[in-house]
Amino acid sequence: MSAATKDKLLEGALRTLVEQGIAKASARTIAATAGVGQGLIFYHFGSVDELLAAACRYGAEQRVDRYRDRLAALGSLAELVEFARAMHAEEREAGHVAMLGQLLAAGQTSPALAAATAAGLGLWIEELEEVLTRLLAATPLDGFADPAGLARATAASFVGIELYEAVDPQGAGSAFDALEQLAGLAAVLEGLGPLSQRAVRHGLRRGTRG
Amino acid sequence: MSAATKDKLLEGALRTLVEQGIAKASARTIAATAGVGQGLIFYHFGSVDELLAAACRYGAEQRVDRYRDRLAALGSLAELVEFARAMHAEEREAGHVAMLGQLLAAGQTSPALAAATAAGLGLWIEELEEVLTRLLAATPLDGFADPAGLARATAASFVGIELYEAVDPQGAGSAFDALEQLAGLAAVLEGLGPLSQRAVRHGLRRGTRG
DNA sequence: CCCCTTTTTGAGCGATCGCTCAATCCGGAC
DNA sequence: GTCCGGATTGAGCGATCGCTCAAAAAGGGG
Repeated sequence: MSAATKDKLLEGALRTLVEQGIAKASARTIAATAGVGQGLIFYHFGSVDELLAAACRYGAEQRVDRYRDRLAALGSLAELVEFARAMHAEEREAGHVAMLGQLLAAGQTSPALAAATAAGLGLWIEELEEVLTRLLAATPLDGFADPAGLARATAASFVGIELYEAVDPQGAGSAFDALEQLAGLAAVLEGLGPLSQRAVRHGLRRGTRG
Repeated sequence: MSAATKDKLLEGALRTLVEQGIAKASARTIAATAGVGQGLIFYHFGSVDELLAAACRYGAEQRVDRYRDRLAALGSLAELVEFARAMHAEEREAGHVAMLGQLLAAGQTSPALAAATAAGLGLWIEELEEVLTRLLAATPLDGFADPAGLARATAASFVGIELYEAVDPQGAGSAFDALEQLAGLAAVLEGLGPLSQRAVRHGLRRGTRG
Protein backbone atom coordinates (compact mmCIF):
# COMPACT_ATOMS: atom_id res chain seq x y z
CA MET A 1 0.00 0.00 0.00
CA SER A 2 3.04 2.23 0.44
CA ALA A 3 3.42 3.41 -3.16
CA ALA A 4 -0.29 4.09 -3.57
CA THR A 5 -0.34 6.14 -0.36
CA LYS A 6 2.63 8.19 -1.49
CA ASP A 7 0.77 8.98 -4.70
CA LYS A 8 -2.32 9.97 -2.73
CA LEU A 9 -0.22 12.36 -0.66
CA LEU A 10 1.49 13.85 -3.72
CA GLU A 11 -1.83 14.41 -5.43
CA GLY A 12 -3.33 15.81 -2.26
CA ALA A 13 -0.40 18.18 -1.72
CA LEU A 14 -0.53 19.38 -5.32
CA ARG A 15 -4.30 19.91 -5.22
CA THR A 16 -4.04 21.79 -1.94
CA LEU A 17 -1.25 24.03 -3.24
CA VAL A 18 -3.07 24.88 -6.46
CA GLU A 19 -6.56 25.25 -5.02
CA GLN A 20 -5.92 26.71 -1.59
CA GLY A 21 -2.43 28.20 -1.73
CA ILE A 22 0.66 27.51 0.30
CA ALA A 23 -0.70 29.28 3.38
CA LYS A 24 -3.31 26.52 3.72
CA ALA A 25 -0.95 23.72 2.77
CA SER A 26 -0.52 22.41 6.32
CA ALA A 27 -0.03 18.80 7.25
CA ARG A 28 -3.63 18.52 8.45
CA THR A 29 -5.14 20.10 5.32
CA ILE A 30 -3.04 18.06 2.92
CA ALA A 31 -3.79 14.82 4.76
CA ALA A 32 -7.51 15.61 4.71
CA THR A 33 -7.39 16.38 0.97
CA ALA A 34 -5.52 13.15 0.34
CA GLY A 35 -7.96 11.26 2.56
CA VAL A 36 -5.34 9.81 4.88
CA GLY A 37 -4.07 10.41 8.39
CA GLN A 38 -1.63 13.28 8.86
CA GLY A 39 0.93 11.05 10.46
CA LEU A 40 1.59 9.43 7.09
CA ILE A 41 3.18 12.62 5.80
CA PHE A 42 5.99 12.26 8.32
CA TYR A 43 6.16 8.50 7.96
CA HIS A 44 6.61 8.67 4.18
CA PHE A 45 8.24 12.05 3.55
CA GLY A 46 9.83 13.05 6.84
CA SER A 47 8.44 16.57 6.87
CA VAL A 48 5.82 18.78 5.27
CA ASP A 49 8.52 20.68 3.37
CA GLU A 50 9.85 17.50 1.83
CA LEU A 51 6.37 16.50 0.72
CA LEU A 52 5.75 19.93 -0.81
CA ALA A 53 9.08 19.78 -2.61
CA ALA A 54 8.26 16.32 -3.98
CA ALA A 55 4.81 17.52 -5.03
CA CYS A 56 6.42 20.48 -6.79
CA ARG A 57 8.71 18.24 -8.83
CA TYR A 58 5.84 15.82 -9.50
CA GLY A 59 3.59 18.64 -10.69
CA ALA A 60 6.18 20.30 -12.90
CA GLU A 61 6.99 17.05 -14.68
CA GLN A 62 3.32 16.31 -15.08
CA ARG A 63 2.65 19.71 -16.68
CA VAL A 64 5.67 19.76 -18.96
CA ASP A 65 4.89 16.22 -20.13
CA ARG A 66 1.55 17.50 -21.40
CA TYR A 67 3.35 19.75 -23.87
CA ARG A 68 6.46 17.79 -24.81
CA ASP A 69 5.03 16.23 -27.97
CA ARG A 70 3.45 19.45 -29.15
CA LEU A 71 6.68 21.37 -28.55
CA ALA A 72 8.70 18.85 -30.52
CA ALA A 73 6.31 19.14 -33.46
CA LEU A 74 6.70 22.90 -33.82
CA GLY A 75 8.27 23.94 -37.12
CA SER A 76 8.42 27.72 -36.97
CA LEU A 77 8.55 30.63 -34.56
CA ALA A 78 5.08 31.64 -35.73
CA GLU A 79 3.76 28.26 -34.67
CA LEU A 80 5.57 28.67 -31.37
CA VAL A 81 3.82 31.98 -30.75
CA GLU A 82 0.47 30.38 -31.44
CA PHE A 83 1.35 27.47 -29.19
CA ALA A 84 2.55 29.82 -26.46
CA ARG A 85 -0.84 31.52 -26.40
CA ALA A 86 -2.55 28.17 -25.90
CA MET A 87 -0.09 27.08 -23.24
CA HIS A 88 -0.44 30.38 -21.47
CA ALA A 89 -4.21 29.94 -21.28
CA GLU A 90 -4.00 26.33 -20.17
CA GLU A 91 -1.45 27.06 -17.47
CA ARG A 92 -3.39 29.98 -16.14
CA GLU A 93 -6.38 27.67 -15.75
CA ALA A 94 -4.32 24.88 -14.24
CA GLY A 95 -2.67 27.35 -11.88
CA HIS A 96 0.58 25.46 -11.79
CA VAL A 97 2.88 28.39 -12.53
CA ALA A 98 1.03 30.41 -9.92
CA MET A 99 1.71 27.59 -7.52
CA LEU A 100 5.41 27.75 -8.34
CA GLY A 101 5.24 31.46 -7.67
CA GLN A 102 3.95 30.71 -4.22
CA LEU A 103 6.59 28.11 -3.54
CA LEU A 104 9.13 30.67 -4.66
CA ALA A 105 8.46 32.58 -1.49
CA ALA A 106 8.35 29.64 0.87
CA GLY A 107 11.57 28.37 -0.66
CA GLN A 108 13.44 31.28 0.90
CA THR A 109 13.20 29.57 4.25
CA SER A 110 13.37 25.95 3.18
CA PRO A 111 16.33 24.62 1.19
CA ALA A 112 14.36 21.62 0.01
CA LEU A 113 11.55 23.78 -1.31
CA ALA A 114 13.93 26.23 -2.93
CA ALA A 115 15.69 23.45 -4.80
CA ALA A 116 12.42 21.92 -5.92
CA THR A 117 11.02 25.24 -7.08
CA ALA A 118 14.14 26.07 -9.02
CA ALA A 119 14.03 22.61 -10.56
CA GLY A 120 10.36 23.04 -11.45
CA LEU A 121 10.90 26.39 -13.10
CA GLY A 122 14.05 25.03 -14.72
CA LEU A 123 12.05 22.26 -16.39
CA TRP A 124 9.90 24.83 -18.16
CA ILE A 125 12.86 26.92 -19.23
CA GLU A 126 14.87 23.98 -20.51
CA GLU A 127 11.99 22.70 -22.57
CA LEU A 128 11.27 26.10 -24.14
CA GLU A 129 14.95 26.85 -24.63
CA GLU A 130 15.47 23.64 -26.53
CA VAL A 131 12.67 24.40 -28.97
CA LEU A 132 13.68 28.03 -29.36
CA THR A 133 17.29 27.15 -30.05
CA ARG A 134 16.22 24.70 -32.72
CA LEU A 135 13.87 27.17 -34.39
CA LEU A 136 16.26 30.11 -34.17
CA ALA A 137 19.05 28.07 -35.68
CA ALA A 138 16.96 27.90 -38.84
CA THR A 139 16.73 31.69 -39.16
CA PRO A 140 19.53 33.96 -40.43
CA LEU A 141 20.27 35.56 -37.08
CA ASP A 142 23.95 34.77 -37.25
CA GLY A 143 26.29 37.67 -37.13
CA PHE A 144 24.51 39.91 -34.73
CA ALA A 145 22.79 37.65 -32.25
CA ASP A 146 23.71 34.37 -30.64
CA PRO A 147 20.77 31.98 -31.16
CA ALA A 148 21.50 30.10 -27.95
CA GLY A 149 21.71 33.28 -25.89
CA LEU A 150 18.59 34.69 -27.46
CA ALA A 151 16.78 31.41 -26.82
CA ARG A 152 17.84 31.31 -23.19
CA ALA A 153 16.88 34.92 -22.55
CA THR A 154 13.52 34.47 -24.27
CA ALA A 155 12.67 31.26 -22.43
CA ALA A 156 13.55 32.81 -19.09
CA SER A 157 11.54 35.91 -20.03
CA PHE A 158 8.53 33.76 -20.77
CA VAL A 159 8.64 31.95 -17.46
CA GLY A 160 9.46 35.14 -15.57
CA ILE A 161 6.49 36.99 -16.99
CA GLU A 162 4.22 34.04 -16.31
CA LEU A 163 5.34 34.32 -12.69
CA TYR A 164 4.68 38.02 -12.68
CA GLU A 165 1.26 37.61 -14.24
CA ALA A 166 0.38 35.06 -11.57
CA VAL A 167 0.34 37.98 -9.14
CA ASP A 168 -1.02 40.68 -11.39
CA PRO A 169 -3.26 39.42 -14.20
CA GLN A 170 -3.76 43.00 -15.36
CA GLY A 171 0.02 43.36 -15.45
CA ALA A 172 2.25 45.26 -17.78
CA GLY A 173 2.72 42.71 -20.52
CA SER A 174 2.07 39.19 -21.58
CA ALA A 175 4.67 36.53 -22.04
CA PHE A 176 3.95 35.73 -25.64
CA ASP A 177 4.31 39.37 -26.64
CA ALA A 178 8.04 38.84 -26.31
CA LEU A 179 7.84 35.71 -28.45
CA GLU A 180 5.78 37.55 -31.00
CA GLN A 181 8.38 40.30 -31.32
CA LEU A 182 10.96 37.61 -31.81
CA ALA A 183 8.91 35.95 -34.53
CA GLY A 184 8.46 39.29 -36.25
CA LEU A 185 12.17 39.88 -36.14
CA ALA A 186 12.85 36.45 -37.58
CA ALA A 187 10.43 37.08 -40.45
CA VAL A 188 12.18 40.34 -41.25
CA LEU A 189 15.63 38.82 -41.24
CA GLU A 190 14.46 36.01 -43.41
CA GLY A 191 13.06 38.58 -45.81
CA LEU A 192 16.33 40.46 -45.82
CA GLY A 193 18.21 37.37 -46.82
CA PRO A 194 21.88 37.80 -47.80
CA LEU A 195 21.53 41.55 -47.49
CA SER A 196 21.34 41.19 -43.75
CA GLN A 197 24.76 39.60 -43.56
CA ARG A 198 26.58 42.64 -44.85
CA ALA A 199 24.36 45.12 -43.09
CA VAL A 200 24.74 43.26 -39.85
CA ARG A 201 28.51 43.36 -40.02
CA HIS A 202 28.32 47.01 -40.90
CA GLY A 203 26.04 47.63 -37.96
CA LEU A 204 28.24 45.72 -35.58
CA ARG A 205 31.35 47.61 -36.66
CA ARG A 206 29.56 50.77 -35.75
CA GLY A 207 29.14 49.35 -32.28
CA THR A 208 26.09 49.85 -30.14
CA ARG A 209 26.28 53.58 -29.87
CA GLY A 210 22.65 54.29 -30.63
CA MET B 1 5.41 60.64 18.12
CA SER B 2 2.94 58.90 15.88
CA ALA B 3 4.62 59.63 12.53
CA ALA B 4 8.08 58.73 13.80
CA THR B 5 6.78 55.43 15.18
CA LYS B 6 5.11 54.60 11.88
CA ASP B 7 8.42 55.18 10.12
CA LYS B 8 10.20 52.98 12.63
CA LEU B 9 7.70 50.21 11.93
CA LEU B 10 8.00 50.60 8.15
CA GLU B 11 11.78 50.46 8.32
CA GLY B 12 11.62 47.53 10.71
CA ALA B 13 9.21 45.61 8.49
CA LEU B 14 11.32 46.28 5.39
CA ARG B 15 14.53 45.25 7.11
CA THR B 16 12.91 42.09 8.46
CA LEU B 17 11.53 41.16 5.04
CA VAL B 18 14.83 41.70 3.25
CA GLU B 19 17.12 40.19 5.87
CA GLN B 20 15.03 37.37 7.34
CA GLY B 21 12.34 36.64 4.76
CA ILE B 22 8.59 36.71 4.98
CA ALA B 23 8.41 33.54 7.04
CA LYS B 24 10.10 35.38 9.92
CA ALA B 25 8.16 38.60 9.37
CA SER B 26 5.82 38.08 12.32
CA ALA B 27 4.43 40.86 14.49
CA ARG B 28 6.85 40.03 17.29
CA THR B 29 9.93 39.92 15.05
CA ILE B 30 9.09 43.14 13.22
CA ALA B 31 8.37 44.97 16.46
CA ALA B 32 11.66 43.78 17.93
CA THR B 33 13.55 44.90 14.82
CA ALA B 34 11.83 48.28 14.96
CA GLY B 35 12.54 48.52 18.68
CA VAL B 36 8.92 49.03 19.76
CA GLY B 37 6.14 46.99 21.33
CA GLN B 38 4.23 44.64 19.06
CA GLY B 39 0.91 46.18 19.97
CA LEU B 40 1.82 49.29 18.00
CA ILE B 41 1.58 47.37 14.75
CA PHE B 42 -2.13 46.87 15.32
CA TYR B 43 -2.64 50.31 16.75
CA HIS B 44 -1.07 52.03 13.71
CA PHE B 45 -1.67 49.64 10.83
CA GLY B 46 -4.55 47.43 11.91
CA SER B 47 -2.89 44.15 10.97
CA VAL B 48 0.47 42.64 10.09
CA ASP B 49 -0.60 42.28 6.45
CA GLU B 50 -1.39 45.96 6.18
CA LEU B 51 1.98 46.87 7.62
CA LEU B 52 3.77 44.53 5.21
CA ALA B 53 1.83 45.99 2.29
CA ALA B 54 2.74 49.53 3.35
CA ALA B 55 6.37 48.51 3.78
CA CYS B 56 6.33 46.99 0.30
CA ARG B 57 5.09 50.22 -1.28
CA TYR B 58 7.51 52.23 0.82
CA GLY B 59 10.45 50.05 -0.22
CA ALA B 60 9.59 50.01 -3.92
CA GLU B 61 9.35 53.79 -4.10
CA GLN B 62 12.58 54.12 -2.16
CA ARG B 63 14.43 51.83 -4.58
CA VAL B 64 13.03 53.27 -7.79
CA ASP B 65 13.78 56.79 -6.58
CA ARG B 66 17.43 55.81 -6.40
CA TYR B 67 17.46 55.26 -10.17
CA ARG B 68 15.03 57.84 -11.52
CA ASP B 69 17.63 60.47 -12.34
CA ARG B 70 20.04 58.02 -13.89
CA LEU B 71 17.26 56.51 -16.00
CA ALA B 72 16.17 59.91 -17.27
CA ALA B 73 19.74 60.71 -18.32
CA LEU B 74 20.11 57.64 -20.54
CA GLY B 75 20.60 58.51 -24.20
CA SER B 76 20.93 55.17 -25.96
CA LEU B 77 20.01 51.54 -25.66
CA ALA B 78 23.67 50.73 -25.20
CA GLU B 79 23.79 52.99 -22.18
CA LEU B 80 20.63 51.33 -20.92
CA VAL B 81 22.27 47.92 -21.14
CA GLU B 82 25.25 49.19 -19.18
CA PHE B 83 22.95 50.78 -16.64
CA ALA B 84 20.90 47.60 -16.38
CA ARG B 85 23.98 45.64 -15.42
CA ALA B 86 24.71 48.07 -12.63
CA MET B 87 21.11 48.11 -11.43
CA HIS B 88 20.98 44.33 -11.54
CA ALA B 89 24.03 44.11 -9.29
CA GLU B 90 22.78 46.76 -6.88
CA GLU B 91 19.35 45.21 -6.57
CA ARG B 92 20.73 41.76 -6.00
CA GLU B 93 22.75 43.15 -3.12
CA ALA B 94 19.86 45.16 -1.75
CA GLY B 95 17.60 42.14 -2.01
CA HIS B 96 14.54 44.19 -2.72
CA VAL B 97 13.36 42.33 -5.80
CA ALA B 98 13.88 39.08 -3.93
CA MET B 99 11.69 40.51 -1.22
CA LEU B 100 8.99 41.25 -3.78
CA GLY B 101 9.33 37.70 -4.96
CA GLN B 102 8.56 36.53 -1.46
CA LEU B 103 5.62 38.84 -1.07
CA LEU B 104 4.37 37.50 -4.37
CA ALA B 105 3.60 34.25 -2.66
CA ALA B 106 2.06 35.65 0.48
CA GLY B 107 -0.09 37.88 -1.68
CA GLN B 108 -2.06 34.85 -2.78
CA THR B 109 -3.78 34.76 0.57
CA SER B 110 -3.86 38.47 1.39
CA PRO B 111 -5.56 40.96 -0.94
CA ALA B 112 -3.71 43.87 0.62
CA LEU B 113 -0.34 42.22 0.09
CA ALA B 114 -1.20 41.18 -3.45
CA ALA B 115 -2.13 44.74 -4.38
CA ALA B 116 1.00 46.16 -2.81
CA THR B 117 3.24 43.60 -4.50
CA ALA B 118 1.68 44.26 -7.89
CA ALA B 119 2.07 47.98 -7.31
CA GLY B 120 5.70 47.54 -6.30
CA LEU B 121 6.55 45.47 -9.35
CA GLY B 122 4.50 47.84 -11.47
CA LEU B 123 6.66 50.76 -10.37
CA TRP B 124 9.74 49.07 -11.79
CA ILE B 125 8.06 48.14 -15.04
CA GLU B 126 6.60 51.60 -15.60
CA GLU B 127 9.92 53.27 -15.03
CA LEU B 128 11.80 50.96 -17.39
CA GLU B 129 9.02 51.03 -19.95
CA GLU B 130 9.10 54.80 -20.12
CA VAL B 131 12.82 54.90 -20.79
CA LEU B 132 12.68 52.05 -23.30
CA THR B 133 9.83 53.64 -25.23
CA ARG B 134 11.76 56.87 -25.48
CA LEU B 135 14.96 55.18 -26.62
CA LEU B 136 13.23 52.83 -29.06
CA ALA B 137 11.35 55.69 -30.64
CA ALA B 138 14.73 57.03 -31.79
CA THR B 139 15.60 53.81 -33.66
CA PRO B 140 14.22 52.80 -37.06
CA LEU B 141 12.08 49.96 -35.76
CA ASP B 142 8.93 51.21 -37.41
CA GLY B 143 7.30 48.92 -39.87
CA PHE B 144 7.89 45.60 -38.23
CA ALA B 145 7.73 46.20 -34.50
CA ASP B 146 5.67 48.47 -32.30
CA PRO B 147 8.11 50.39 -30.05
CA ALA B 148 5.58 50.65 -27.22
CA GLY B 149 4.80 46.94 -27.34
CA LEU B 150 8.46 46.03 -27.54
CA ALA B 151 9.21 48.35 -24.61
CA ARG B 152 6.44 46.88 -22.48
CA ALA B 153 7.42 43.31 -23.23
CA THR B 154 11.09 44.03 -22.55
CA ALA B 155 10.43 45.86 -19.30
CA ALA B 156 8.21 43.07 -18.06
CA SER B 157 10.82 40.52 -19.16
CA PHE B 158 13.46 42.32 -17.18
CA VAL B 159 11.43 42.35 -13.98
CA GLY B 160 10.22 38.80 -14.56
CA ILE B 161 13.74 37.46 -14.90
CA GLU B 162 14.90 39.40 -11.86
CA LEU B 163 12.13 37.62 -9.96
CA TYR B 164 13.20 34.29 -11.34
CA GLU B 165 16.83 34.89 -10.50
CA ALA B 166 15.85 35.75 -6.95
CA VAL B 167 15.01 32.06 -6.55
CA ASP B 168 17.70 30.56 -8.69
CA PRO B 169 20.88 32.64 -8.95
CA GLN B 170 22.37 29.98 -11.23
CA GLY B 171 19.25 30.26 -13.37
CA ALA B 172 18.81 30.04 -17.09
CA GLY B 173 19.52 33.60 -18.12
CA SER B 174 20.17 37.07 -16.94
CA ALA B 175 17.81 39.97 -17.34
CA PHE B 176 20.13 42.23 -19.25
CA ASP B 177 20.82 39.57 -21.86
CA ALA B 178 17.42 40.44 -23.26
CA LEU B 179 18.25 44.12 -23.25
CA GLU B 180 21.57 43.42 -24.90
CA GLN B 181 19.90 41.54 -27.73
CA LEU B 182 17.59 44.47 -28.17
CA ALA B 183 20.48 46.92 -28.29
CA GLY B 184 22.24 44.74 -30.86
CA LEU B 185 19.13 44.69 -33.00
CA ALA B 186 18.80 48.45 -32.77
CA ALA B 187 22.40 48.89 -33.86
CA VAL B 188 21.81 46.65 -36.84
CA LEU B 189 18.67 48.46 -37.92
CA GLU B 190 20.41 51.76 -37.54
CA GLY B 191 23.20 50.47 -39.71
CA LEU B 192 20.72 49.27 -42.33
CA GLY B 193 19.22 52.70 -42.53
CA PRO B 194 16.67 53.28 -45.30
CA LEU B 195 17.35 49.80 -46.61
CA SER B 196 15.55 48.37 -43.65
CA GLN B 197 12.35 50.12 -44.56
CA ARG B 198 11.92 48.28 -47.84
CA ALA B 199 13.23 45.01 -46.55
CA VAL B 200 11.00 45.18 -43.55
CA ARG B 201 7.89 45.67 -45.63
CA HIS B 202 8.98 42.85 -47.87
CA GLY B 203 9.48 40.63 -44.87
CA LEU B 204 6.14 41.52 -43.41
CA ARG B 205 4.32 40.75 -46.64
CA ARG B 206 5.80 37.31 -46.48
CA GLY B 207 4.17 36.88 -43.14
CA THR B 208 5.65 34.94 -40.26
CA ARG B 209 5.90 31.61 -41.98
CA GLY B 210 9.51 30.95 -41.06
C1' DC C 1 -0.23 70.35 40.45
C1' DC C 2 -4.33 67.68 38.15
C1' DC C 3 -6.73 65.87 34.22
C1' DC C 4 -7.58 64.19 29.81
C1' DT C 5 -6.09 62.33 25.40
C1' DT C 6 -2.97 59.95 22.69
C1' DT C 7 0.52 56.66 22.51
C1' DT C 8 2.81 52.57 24.12
C1' DT C 9 3.47 48.23 26.49
C1' DG C 10 3.43 43.19 27.10
C1' DA C 11 0.85 39.44 29.21
C1' DG C 12 -2.39 36.45 27.61
C1' DC C 13 -6.24 34.26 24.57
C1' DG C 14 -7.56 31.06 21.13
C1' DA C 15 -6.06 29.01 17.04
C1' DT C 16 -2.91 26.73 14.32
C1' DC C 17 1.49 25.00 13.28
C1' DG C 18 5.01 20.77 12.58
C1' DC C 19 5.83 16.80 14.57
C1' DT C 20 5.91 12.50 17.97
C1' DC C 21 4.24 8.35 19.54
C1' DA C 22 1.51 4.70 21.63
C1' DA C 23 -2.01 2.15 19.84
C1' DT C 24 -4.34 -0.13 16.10
C1' DC C 25 -4.96 -2.20 11.69
C1' DC C 26 -3.94 -5.54 8.19
C1' DG C 27 -1.83 -8.75 4.77
C1' DG C 28 1.03 -12.56 4.29
C1' DA C 29 4.15 -16.57 6.23
C1' DC C 30 3.80 -20.45 8.73
C1' DG D 1 -5.61 -19.93 13.61
C1' DT D 2 -1.22 -17.44 15.22
C1' DC D 3 1.98 -14.33 14.71
C1' DC D 4 4.61 -10.51 13.03
C1' DG D 5 6.19 -6.30 10.84
C1' DG D 6 5.13 -2.63 7.97
C1' DA D 7 1.36 0.73 7.36
C1' DT D 8 -1.84 3.78 9.44
C1' DT D 9 -4.27 6.51 12.82
C1' DG D 10 -5.24 10.59 15.71
C1' DA D 11 -4.64 12.53 20.31
C1' DG D 12 -1.50 15.47 22.19
C1' DC D 13 2.99 18.31 23.00
C1' DG D 14 5.45 22.53 22.71
C1' DA D 15 5.95 26.47 19.94
C1' DT D 16 4.38 30.16 17.37
C1' DC D 17 0.95 32.78 15.19
C1' DG D 18 -2.28 37.29 14.86
C1' DC D 19 -4.53 39.92 17.74
C1' DT D 20 -6.94 42.03 22.16
C1' DC D 21 -6.93 44.66 26.11
C1' DA D 22 -6.16 46.54 30.66
C1' DA D 23 -2.80 49.17 32.44
C1' DA D 24 1.09 52.30 32.29
C1' DA D 25 3.57 56.19 30.20
C1' DA D 26 3.95 60.52 27.86
C1' DG D 27 2.54 64.92 26.63
C1' DG D 28 0.12 69.28 26.94
C1' DG D 29 -3.53 72.79 28.50
C1' DG D 30 -5.69 74.59 32.57
